[in-house]
Amino acid sequence: MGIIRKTKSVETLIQLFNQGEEAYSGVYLVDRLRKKMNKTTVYRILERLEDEGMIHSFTDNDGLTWYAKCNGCSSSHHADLHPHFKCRNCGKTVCLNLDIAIPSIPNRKVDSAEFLLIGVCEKCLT
Amino acid sequence: MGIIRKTKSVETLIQLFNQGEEAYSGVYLVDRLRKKMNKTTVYRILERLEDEGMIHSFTDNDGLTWYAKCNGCSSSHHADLHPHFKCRNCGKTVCLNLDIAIPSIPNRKVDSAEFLLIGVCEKCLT
DNA sequence: GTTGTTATTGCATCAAAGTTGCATTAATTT
DNA sequence: AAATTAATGCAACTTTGATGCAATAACAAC
Repeated sequence: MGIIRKTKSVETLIQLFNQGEEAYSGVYLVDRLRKKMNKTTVYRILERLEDEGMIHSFTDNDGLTWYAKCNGCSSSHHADLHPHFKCRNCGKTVCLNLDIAIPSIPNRKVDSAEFLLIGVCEKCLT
Repeated sequence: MGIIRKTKSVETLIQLFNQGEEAYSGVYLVDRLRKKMNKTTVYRILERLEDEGMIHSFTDNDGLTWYAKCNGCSSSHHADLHPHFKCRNCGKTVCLNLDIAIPSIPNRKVDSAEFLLIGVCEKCLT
């Protein structure tokens, strides 16, 4: 599961994620890498990178899965509690470097949370 | 769009939602009402009820769409900022009556947010 | 460097959630 | 009661993502 061979496809994806805090949807990656690799390969590499703890994934308000580079999470600790911001104009989605206070709820155990903010990004505002 | 005829199917769904603060996934509703109406009908009624402001929808961490009765939102004001709680054991999902502080982010306009807490519910804890 | 092992890939096929077009049915209006 | 038109059912489709399997390519051992 955790064993990763450094194939060209893997390198390509890792490089992509190393270029910033931007998140990419599975659909976007499959399309962008269409000429370089099969869509099955894209999804499988994403799965492996997530298992490794190199990236994390989350779901947006349309039900699509997004992937971004983790900032300090490992294979054991994947509870990324930072929020994500999605621009409803251009679709660009990023990780936000913010701490969220997880409300404690009586009689329930909270393990993780997904917090997606939707709005308009800097570029689309002007 | 907003015009709703009180058909039997519509009544059935409204009754269901009036029974508490519980949320239901589209999939669940389609299956539960399988013998009473077509799946297309279920989805279309949900859409209309949401347009009306009678229910609201959100997306869970699996990409599924959930529906629940609004507590004070109308067709004009649909920004439900309350969080939702999903039990990862039994799947039961509810609206939480909590105010979330939406973090303000420099240079970005935030319109809405989805906040999903995942954990174990009261019943499954014991 | 060559060989052997096995992870990785591509391809075809499938699955689930949800949507669309269209003819039929049934609320509501007059 | 008739006319209007919203709502429904059905079939087919779209999209995202998963799976089985044979072929390929990393990497380890020699």
